[in-house]
Amino acid sequence: MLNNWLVKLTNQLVKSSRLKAGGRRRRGPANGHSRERIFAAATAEFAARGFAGASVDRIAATAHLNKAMIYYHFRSKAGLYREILRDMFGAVGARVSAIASSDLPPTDKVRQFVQAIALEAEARPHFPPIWFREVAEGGTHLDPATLGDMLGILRSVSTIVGEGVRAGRFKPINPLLVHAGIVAPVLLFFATTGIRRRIERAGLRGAAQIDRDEMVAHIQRVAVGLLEGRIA
Amino acid sequence: MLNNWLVKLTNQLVKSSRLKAGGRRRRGPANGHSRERIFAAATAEFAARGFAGASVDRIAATAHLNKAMIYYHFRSKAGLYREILRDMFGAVGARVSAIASSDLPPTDKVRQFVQAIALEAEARPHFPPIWFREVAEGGTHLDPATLGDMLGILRSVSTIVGEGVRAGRFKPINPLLVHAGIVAPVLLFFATTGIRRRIERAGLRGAAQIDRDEMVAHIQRVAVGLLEGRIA
DNA sequence: GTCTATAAATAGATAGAC
DNA sequence: GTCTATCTATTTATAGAC
Repeated sequence: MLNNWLVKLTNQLVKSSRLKAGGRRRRGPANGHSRERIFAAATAEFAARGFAGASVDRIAATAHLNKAMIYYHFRSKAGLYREILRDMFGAVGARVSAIASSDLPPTDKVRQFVQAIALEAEARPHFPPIWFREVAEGGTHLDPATLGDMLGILRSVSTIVGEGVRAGRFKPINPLLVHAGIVAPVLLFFATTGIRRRIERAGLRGAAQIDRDEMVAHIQRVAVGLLEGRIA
Repeated sequence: MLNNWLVKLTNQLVKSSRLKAGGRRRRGPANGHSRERIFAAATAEFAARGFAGASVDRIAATAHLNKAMIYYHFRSKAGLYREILRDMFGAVGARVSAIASSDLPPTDKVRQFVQAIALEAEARPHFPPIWFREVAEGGTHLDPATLGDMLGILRSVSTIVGEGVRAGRFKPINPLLVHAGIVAPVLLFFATTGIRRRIERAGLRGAAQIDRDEMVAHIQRVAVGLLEGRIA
């Protein structure tokens, strides 16, 4: 199967706080990990194939149980996906919010924000693909709660920028432009790791060898330079 | 139906050169526009729902003919999608290549490149969503030919940057970072027009009111500033 | 070139036993 | 909590008449 690496990677992480709090409380004994196994398998499946392309049968097979269990734990395919989205945006939002409300100087907050997006993308390999798919979808699947989480991220950027402006260190730039200039390229970097190797082999030297830290430093430099007005 | 605007918009454009040259030559008379109608309908459908989510039945209905015609003109759903991809990346690649091989100074070429991506996104509303979906997919659908078209775009950026460096006007920055810093935010802008309105209503002022030209000017400034080394 | 009819596989979802 | 079996709708794709 294609994208099998995603399955493996995802299976050994994602223990977000919301995982257990999200659904109904577990009562019985049994193995007890079935919900988590479904969640992990579904995350990989949705990332690799998208909501429409994902198959409940395949998720069940990957999770090593039957699909009736999926409908038992989550109410529908859409419900399952919704929980994954919330978990994802919730985690990113929390991390970013912590940075915004810290007492670092604005410039450091910007650098930390860039780093946070990169860290989150590495910790959750499904984050970049799912993010790109949701953008393409135009927010179709986004229930109000998830939209709220997304909004939180934007609000954090807005807070950081506003703070820098009031402190006289930043130029007043629309936070959405700042956000776009950071998040889109960073996630693109992680989402294209695979293709970049093909591109490299196809003849464009230097495509595959971009270093992760180099890339983060680059975006940090651009974002800070932009906000501090060192760009005409 | 959701995303109906896409159908309408797409129906009245896309007369790319490759449209007729791509498949077998038309022989018979008849209405004769069936192939184009399928192409337009499919483009909108794939943009709105992705490859897996797209339905051949729906494409046929939108194109006002039966689905046997789709298999007659294109050999399969995948074949149809492949042609759309080639048409899209081919058009963007051509426009960008023309800029790279013009005799403008490097700085102007960069500005023109940014403008070109924006123009292409406006002329083809399906370009941003499909681009985002392909990124998420990790290039799964990309046959060698289409990959070649994509590579052409990167090569153009590489050419422009290299030229500027040799002329002593640009700092040597990895072309992929330049490409990512331009294409990703610009396409994000166009892909999120709808959500931005929701975000605005949800309380983040200034989200929906970003002007198109303002945004292009912003990205141009950042890209040029970066390449000319006016960022520490 | 265009159609109808249909094959054949797979989809999401549920019933009901244990 | 976990399973098997199954219902129903929808999917891509083809056969064959005109």
